[in-house]
Amino acid sequence: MALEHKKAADFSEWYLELVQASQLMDYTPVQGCMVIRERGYAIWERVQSFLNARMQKDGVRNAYFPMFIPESLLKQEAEHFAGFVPEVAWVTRGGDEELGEKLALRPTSETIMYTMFAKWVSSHRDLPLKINQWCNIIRWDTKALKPFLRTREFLWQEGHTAHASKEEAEAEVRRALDWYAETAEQLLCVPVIKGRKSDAEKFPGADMTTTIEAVMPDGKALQCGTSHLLGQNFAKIFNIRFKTADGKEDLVWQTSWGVSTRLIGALAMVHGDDKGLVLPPLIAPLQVVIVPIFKTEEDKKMALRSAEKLIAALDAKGITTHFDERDDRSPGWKFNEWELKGVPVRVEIGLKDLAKQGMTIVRRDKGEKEFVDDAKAADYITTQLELMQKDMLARARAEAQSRIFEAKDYNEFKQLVEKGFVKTGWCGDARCEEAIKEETGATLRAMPFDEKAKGNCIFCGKPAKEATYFARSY
RNA sequence: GGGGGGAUGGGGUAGCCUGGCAUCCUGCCAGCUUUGGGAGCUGGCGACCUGAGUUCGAAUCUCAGUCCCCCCA
Repeated sequence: MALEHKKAADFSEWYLELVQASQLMDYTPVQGCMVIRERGYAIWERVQSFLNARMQKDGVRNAYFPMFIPESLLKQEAEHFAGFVPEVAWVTRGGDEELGEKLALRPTSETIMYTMFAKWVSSHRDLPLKINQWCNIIRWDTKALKPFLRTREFLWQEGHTAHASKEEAEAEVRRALDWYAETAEQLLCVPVIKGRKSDAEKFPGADMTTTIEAVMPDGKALQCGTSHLLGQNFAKIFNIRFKTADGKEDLVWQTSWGVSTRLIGALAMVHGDDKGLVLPPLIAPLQVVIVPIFKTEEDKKMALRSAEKLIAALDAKGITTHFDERDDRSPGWKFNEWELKGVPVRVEIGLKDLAKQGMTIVRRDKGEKEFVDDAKAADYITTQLELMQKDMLARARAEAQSRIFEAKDYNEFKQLVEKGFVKTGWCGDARCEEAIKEETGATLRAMPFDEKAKGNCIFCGKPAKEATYFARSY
């Protein structure tokens, strides 16, 4: 059975119903905060393993810093502070006592971490220093709250590195962004555009911000991860110095980068359909569900015997399975439930299948039933899981591409940007960018790497200096 | 930042204008029965967002608050 709301007709309502009905999240009595339920959290844990593996290989180590940041620390970098202060939540009391100094609930951890970096770095031998933390973040947004996409508290990882040279730091920025693009595309099957942010959109306190941006089904942009070159801005203020090999003193070059539980929202939006979630096999906490169809206990036992061989074979390949033997639910009920939850492959084993020494196998993304012999089932499923992962990315890529437009002139731009991304030239003047935002609500999402500017600025008509994507965003 | 809509058992709803036993669907529990696309019968459980006010009496009217959703900037 389908969800009440249709994806094509009522996207926003559909999304809200989807994430609740599929049990990714639930609301709480706390404004702007939600529960990430077991099904949603398991997805987050898969993201964590995927990224941890890549970070560890690069020498990044996990640590944990306090969530309270004294006001004086947060204030040290003026641009950074100004950028975050409108959405900082403060602790002003402890028990009965007013605090002498307010404590921010971390909106990001640069200042607290770099205070410590200054203490830990003194020689070129201490570099590079690469630390990551998985934690919660508080940003007191008042509008446009939406599960996973924007909540006052969310989970993320923030990587922070310090290097001896600018080149090294730049390489780290790009490396982290590549991990994020891999996470989005290879793990979640969500295609992204990689590029730089404009000065207006960059991280407060950074020299440069890089981003991955995804096209949502309603044409809006979703920023799925960012990686910043901080230059020596924070090093100057927090006094992070080191002795070089030839005895001189220098400031470190820094980077910071993060992805959040927002990725789960992107996943749900991009792949969900009118029946519920569709999870790519690599991210699905449960990959194969087996539904026995039985009239008697004997039938069920026979189905189970047939399933056991399959389960063992899939288990050996690291594929997760569940045998749904509940007898208070009809098969049809179970089909609907597992479809809602997005399990990639469903196997049906009933008397008809047993009679033919086989089973019926259905991919969640296709919905077509295939009869497969017992002997071939495990291999068939393994192959289909791999195919499904590829198909889902390809399909999502084609769909995203269909929402990326090019505009001949500003009039056309204004119309197209209602429907999706618009790829266009920009003169580089912040005033044009600001005017476009004022008039259309669209922001400069990214200046893609490896693409040369061509033509003229869509707004002022002067020669374009940058190739850009504009879009309305979440 | 501005505008609009809403909150009634676990979920979805009717009732509100015109104050008087809270409706229906679903769910949950027990039993029987049933299982190839959300099965049936019987019995049971379970709710008016919070606080103040008006009133003999408030889900309904008034005020304040909390939370949710949508649209515009």
